Amino acid sequence: MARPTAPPPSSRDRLLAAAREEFAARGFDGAKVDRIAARARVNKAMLYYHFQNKAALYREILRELFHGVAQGVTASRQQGGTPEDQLRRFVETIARDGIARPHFPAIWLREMADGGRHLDASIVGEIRRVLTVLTAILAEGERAGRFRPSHPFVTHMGIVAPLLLFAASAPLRSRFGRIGPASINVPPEFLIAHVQNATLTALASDGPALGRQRAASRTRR
Amino acid sequence: MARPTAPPPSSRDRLLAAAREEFAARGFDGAKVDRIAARARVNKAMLYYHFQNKAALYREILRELFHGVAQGVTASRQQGGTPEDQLRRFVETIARDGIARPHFPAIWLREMADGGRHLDASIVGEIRRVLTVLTAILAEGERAGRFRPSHPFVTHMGIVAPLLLFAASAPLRSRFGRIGPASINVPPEFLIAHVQNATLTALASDGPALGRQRAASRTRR
DNA sequence: GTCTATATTTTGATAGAC
DNA sequence: GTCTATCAAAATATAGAC
Repeated sequence: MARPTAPPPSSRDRLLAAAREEFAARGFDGAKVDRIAARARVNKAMLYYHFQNKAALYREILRELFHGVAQGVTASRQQGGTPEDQLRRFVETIARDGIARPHFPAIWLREMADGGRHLDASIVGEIRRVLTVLTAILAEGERAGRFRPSHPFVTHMGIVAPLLLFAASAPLRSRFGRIGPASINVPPEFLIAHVQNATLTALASDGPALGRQRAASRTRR
Repeated sequence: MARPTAPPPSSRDRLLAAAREEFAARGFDGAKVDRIAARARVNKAMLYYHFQNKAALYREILRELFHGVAQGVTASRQQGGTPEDQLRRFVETIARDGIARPHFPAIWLREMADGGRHLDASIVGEIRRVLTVLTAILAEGERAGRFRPSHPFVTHMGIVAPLLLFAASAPLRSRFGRIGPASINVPPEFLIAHVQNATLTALASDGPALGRQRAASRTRR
């Protein structure tokens, strides 16, 4: 299938891989160029030969990650199907092209916490593409009378946030021990199915009206 | 109501407030003790007089934040009511005692991305308390036949993650511009109500069975 | 409790030979 | 493309006077 002999990864590729790990584990400020070079088994000066500086290397990684997700959801929508099908595939694609890449969740969360400090216009554009695809799916569902009117960004949060935080919380979960009778272990497919179902249920045209219910009691402890 | 003359904030309190801002905005490694001291209008040496070091100061802030949330949800449950009421209040309390504190979302997200590197046993205990309360609410609802069986941690993610990420994404949202016909502006109460309704709908005993539906197509672009 | 001055280490980045 | 040696700035932390 693939070429008989895969070329050994170039020093540039090794640097990118090492940088992904380091930035995901420690964040931009916590990541050290010395450690990245060491992980990549590459001389530090090589890092500055291939990339302008630490920030440029980081942006390169961000671009690559978000571009992958944007490509994925765009391609996924082109497969067509009912709005429900499209939405299920949207969730699955986010999970597979985003969450499943081992370093994506941590990096994404850090960027959100940073207010997108390192996201240049081209990267913001990739994120926008993802939102645009979801908006189109929701609009199609509404036109067909199968989805109730919804706010795309709120729906987007309902999908992406649990997937993201769940993936990132893995190391922490192991420190909780057993809470109730339930095991703390959840297979990823279970979570994906849950997000798919919860999203579609909330979008279903029947059910309790959104915003009908007050945002709970105002009484305070 | 309160004391006639509020005592001026001590240098220790000013340091804590400044540290909250700095750690939220830049993360542990990005935060600089010089900047914290400057923001607090306190000499840097004072920081080391009040706190053992940078890490200890950070843990102090984490403890305070998570303790507030744990206290809040515990008190909220003691108000009783139907399982549905309790769950709505749980969501509202997370939003008010966690998300609404201006620096909490960023700090929480960063800790998740860090794998909880800075969370000591006492802080993990506070987070556990929150999970335990939710688990109890869900169990009570199940016993009463009003909630379907669910996984507490998955439900927890469905509640906390959207609130958290939505709050943290505010600076980024403003860079998206208009996506579809919908405005990107969402009042917080709307999001809270959405999370309450989505959670309860997913827990309702009827509706599409959880896990029944396959995790979508395996076909790939 | 508060401040000045300073020690010590770490870190991002480059010059220049091969 | 690769490596050695090194600089300059930044950053954590402390000593010690008041």
